[in-house]
Amino acid sequence: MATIKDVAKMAHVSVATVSRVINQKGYVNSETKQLVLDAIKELNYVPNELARSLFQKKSSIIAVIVPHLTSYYFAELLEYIENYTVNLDYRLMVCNSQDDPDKESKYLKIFDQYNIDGIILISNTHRIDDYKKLNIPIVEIDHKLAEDIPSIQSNNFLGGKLAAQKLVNNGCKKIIHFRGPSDLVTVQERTKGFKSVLEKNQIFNFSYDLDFRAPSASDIDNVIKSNLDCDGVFCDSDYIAILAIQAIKDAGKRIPEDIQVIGFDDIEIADVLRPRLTTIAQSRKEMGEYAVTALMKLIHKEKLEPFDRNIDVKLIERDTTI
Amino acid sequence: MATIKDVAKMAHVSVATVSRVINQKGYVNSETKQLVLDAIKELNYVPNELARSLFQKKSSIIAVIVPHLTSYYFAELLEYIENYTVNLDYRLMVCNSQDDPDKESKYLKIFDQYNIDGIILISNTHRIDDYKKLNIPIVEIDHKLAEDIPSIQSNNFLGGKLAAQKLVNNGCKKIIHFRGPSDLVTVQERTKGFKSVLEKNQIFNFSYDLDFRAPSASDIDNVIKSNLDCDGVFCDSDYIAILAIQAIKDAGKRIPEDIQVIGFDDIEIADVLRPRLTTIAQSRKEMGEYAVTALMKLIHKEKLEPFDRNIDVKLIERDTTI
DNA sequence: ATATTTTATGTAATTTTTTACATAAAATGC
DNA sequence: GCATTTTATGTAAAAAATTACATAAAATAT
Repeated sequence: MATIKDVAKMAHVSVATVSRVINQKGYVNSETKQLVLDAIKELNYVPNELARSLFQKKSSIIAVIVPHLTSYYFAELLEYIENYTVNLDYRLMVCNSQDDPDKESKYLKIFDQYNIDGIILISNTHRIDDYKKLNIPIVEIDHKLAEDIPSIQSNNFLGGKLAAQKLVNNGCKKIIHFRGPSDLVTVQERTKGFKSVLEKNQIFNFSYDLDFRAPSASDIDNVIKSNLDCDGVFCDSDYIAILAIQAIKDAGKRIPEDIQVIGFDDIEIADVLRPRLTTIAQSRKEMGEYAVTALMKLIHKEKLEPFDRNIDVKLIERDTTI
Repeated sequence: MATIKDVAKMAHVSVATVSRVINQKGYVNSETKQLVLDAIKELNYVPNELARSLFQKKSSIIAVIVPHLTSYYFAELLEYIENYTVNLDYRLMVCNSQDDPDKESKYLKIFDQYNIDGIILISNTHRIDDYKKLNIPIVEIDHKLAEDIPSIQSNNFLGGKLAAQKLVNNGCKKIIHFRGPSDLVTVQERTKGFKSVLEKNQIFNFSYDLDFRAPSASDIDNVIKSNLDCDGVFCDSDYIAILAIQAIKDAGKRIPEDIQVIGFDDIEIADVLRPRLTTIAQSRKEMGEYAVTALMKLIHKEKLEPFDRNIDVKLIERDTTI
């Protein structure tokens, strides 16, 4: 591995001159510059990022904390975040908290040690004080843990409204809402939007709470079986919707003729399985890109406008609604 | 951020003594040690990993190169790799190549710059010479690019055999193999195992090649429709199997009575969708853990036995076979 | 009682890069 | 023609840690 000293020696200049060439800073004669460039090429030199990071107290690494990697929603979010991050010449440290506060703490310690430049938080483990102590720029996705931390999330309120409106327009009279954990703001917002429409139209509805990570298929089955007179189902994730569809089929009801189903997320398989799932699409692309953009603004101490961002959702009509 | 100097000052000792305490190396009086420990606690000191890495020419970071993040197989593999890596007090840099050689090259450059300690390669972009130039320990999953790079993969030959054996035992006479890209060793091995059994039993069969990332649903549809007399289908991924099942249903055939289907991978949803999918399970846990174990042995220059590792697969019988 | 080993701690070099400061030649201004 | 500015380059300190080497007191051996 060649160092800046090797380059300097080969080009018969000082390390400062080499550094000036690399960083395009300060005065350097064009002939000298060429000599340096030649030496760099000859030696296949790349500056050591650790030394650079050490000196500048930054690392060009940003960390993302996710609860897990295997659900499509997070995976795709991560895919966009990674891609956008690398485009901006930063690298990504993926931190899988597994919803385990201890594992998350372990990572928190690491951030300081590596001069991590910024954090994208998609975690459920609420250790906001620990994060603030770090003094590293943070943005959040799908959560809002503190007033002074910018957050990005879908317009969940609108999502709930769109789903309700569709079911109401299609004549549903008894609607089940298979909901995610009610302590999540995203879920609360969806519920608010959903209920607002149903209440205005005085449509009977109730909600049943499920875990996003491992929704209980048998619970869903039981709820469907004991409410065979329902005609609309709104699910807080496509995965839950897939389970609901199966429960409905098992109960001998037709989709969408007897019962209509709307999911949330628009994961890849929603368009593949039959019946193709009507759902509220969240744009992971926009969420991921805006999260990175916002974080970069914080890192460079630029003004962030708007501070919190709501990403538009869309109703994608497919085969599970009429 | 406190540094080792701050700790030294507070404990009234030299930085060398603090370093000895931290690294538990050399002599240090127990009372002095306690003073240092107290100062560390008081100042909330954590050693800067960048300075450490710079001096020791290692980083405690390992890189994983994956073609993408959104397929369940890779996501779960990554989940286990991340978990095991962090357990061993290393961090993970996730490099998403997106099957793009340029993006992969960009990452290759980074590895040297950060003194990356090791690489786990799950990429399809074959730039083996570029990797070797790096002089960083490498292990591969699902590929075998060079004799001197250890590789981990499922026993794909056995997987193919198990699937074929099952279909033959169940009386299938005409079998379609929906295959992955035939340039992958994994696919080649599966095919070999599969064919070996069918040829011995003189069962008619043919294969149709598909892309793993985006298998064409219409192609699958066409193949099924023009071979309605087939009675067994073996798919090189569960995702392909899901598409095949739909094509079969659309064609008005029953599963498993008319046509039996076996997938490969055992992804989460295979056990959720109806009919529940019979499949060859690959243990991502074992693959991931062994990959990390093997890489650690390379890093610490310990002997690796066996050099290449085949992970056992299992036939999981569910509803798509009789 | 002296020599040797063990324990204990400190000083300074080292890792690679950036940059403040120093120095001096060349170019420009009046 | 001399003062000032611009261009060009080098020296050395700094970032935060580890460690070889030096030094000396305490413990043990003979």
